[in-house]
Amino acid sequence: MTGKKVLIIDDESSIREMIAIALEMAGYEYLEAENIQQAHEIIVDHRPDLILVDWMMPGGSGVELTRRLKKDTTTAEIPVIMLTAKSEEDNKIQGLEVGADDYITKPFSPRELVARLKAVLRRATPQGVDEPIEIEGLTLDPISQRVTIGSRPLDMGPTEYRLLKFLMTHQERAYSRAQLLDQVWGGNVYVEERTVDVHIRRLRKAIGSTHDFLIQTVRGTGYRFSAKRSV
Amino acid sequence: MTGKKVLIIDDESSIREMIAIALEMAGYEYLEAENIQQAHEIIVDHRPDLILVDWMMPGGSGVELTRRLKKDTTTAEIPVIMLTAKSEEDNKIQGLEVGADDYITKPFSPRELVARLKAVLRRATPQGVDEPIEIEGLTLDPISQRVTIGSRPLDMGPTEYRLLKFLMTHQERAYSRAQLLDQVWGGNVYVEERTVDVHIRRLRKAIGSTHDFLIQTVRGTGYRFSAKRSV
DNA sequence: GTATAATGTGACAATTCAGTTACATTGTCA
DNA sequence: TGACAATGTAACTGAATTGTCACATTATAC
Repeated sequence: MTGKKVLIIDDESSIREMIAIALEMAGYEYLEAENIQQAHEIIVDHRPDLILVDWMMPGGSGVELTRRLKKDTTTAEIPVIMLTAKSEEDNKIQGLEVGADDYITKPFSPRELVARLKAVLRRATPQGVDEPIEIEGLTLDPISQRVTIGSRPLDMGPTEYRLLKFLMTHQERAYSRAQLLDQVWGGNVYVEERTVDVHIRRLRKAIGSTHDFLIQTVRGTGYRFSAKRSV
Repeated sequence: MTGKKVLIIDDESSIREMIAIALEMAGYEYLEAENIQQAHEIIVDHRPDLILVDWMMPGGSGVELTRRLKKDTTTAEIPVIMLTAKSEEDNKIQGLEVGADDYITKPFSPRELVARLKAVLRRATPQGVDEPIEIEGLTLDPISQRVTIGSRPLDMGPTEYRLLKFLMTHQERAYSRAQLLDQVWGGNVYVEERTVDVHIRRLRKAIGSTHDFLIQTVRGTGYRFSAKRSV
């Protein structure tokens, strides 16, 4: 699951259907609109992460919609992919001119659709350029996605990395297991609270005895990252 | 026929026409774009060997275009010549600062154009002016487009070369498969993410077991080039 | 000190992810 | 045109990761 919501705007339900299936298989959520009015409502209500809109639509063309979206600062950032039955260059250019981010000519394969969609989303969300965090010689570098002590890289799994990153960016603060599950595992996963303990254990192991004092148990509550040694 | 493709970017069709004739007589192929959007498309689709771009363009200046091209490793090597109506020194400097390879002031003779163009292509053909990159005995030389360990040249395909070049110029940085596709394959291609894995594999094979530790897997994310061995 | 609750720890099975190979397709060069 | 290299993809294999449990250990209240 990517958690990305895609709005499909097309008056032909068969096409929406086809696209919906492709999206579902690729792990995207989707919303459907069969006309421009409906589309506007959905955009306001659900704020999709990407919009697929047909070139030809009753009650206003996809071009018009795109133009309006791109003018409005609250929606300008939502990437738009245009669909068209014709492969006319003119349309393409016009579409791109009003700010569409990509353009697909029908007929297209589900695969192509998903690929383009991925490419557009990729471009749309440039990931932040975080600074490394260094505490007591323990360095976590989000750029290289690596944790080092001195120059020695530590070996740990992705979950331990995320857990450590969260704790280090919120040091001197105690978190319950539930909070950690929320923040590190993500909202709606069902995982036992004790699982956190196990990952804390793995994390401490990965960090080693010289620095594992940084990850402290807060009895009755959860855990805390702190540079202050307990007495 | 030189087989070189030149992209002309100008909003005035009369100027494009004039340049096109000059290029044709000199035995170059040419492509035309009348705005920035179109230019981007063509660059991605056709990968011209040289770009002629007008300083003043509707929908984004030629400077912006150049800056963007030069930032992107997949297009950075394409030489750019700027055209301008004015002979202001300021423009020239700004143009060259963002990475333009040459600069022609209008009005210019077809002959002058072709002469400059030849000069730039001559300089540029041994791709870019980059310095060789050497890490842990592994050397990538952009001039000869060759990778060596010590004095032994390694055998690898173009994609592996580009991949390695990208990773080496951005060492100590983890990239997702999606990002690598973007950077190495170029934005609009639609290719499976797992394809990256296969090319990584070919790259590691080409590099050999003595140095393949440099190309590291970042589980759950992608890959990283790093001189730091993980324990 | 003892009972009890909370946390630490190692082992496991399932699952996910990356490595690897084989193959089909495309592009290139002679 | 035919040979060959390069590329992308699917399928299989193997390894790392993950969540959970059972049991050990530690802390706390009385």
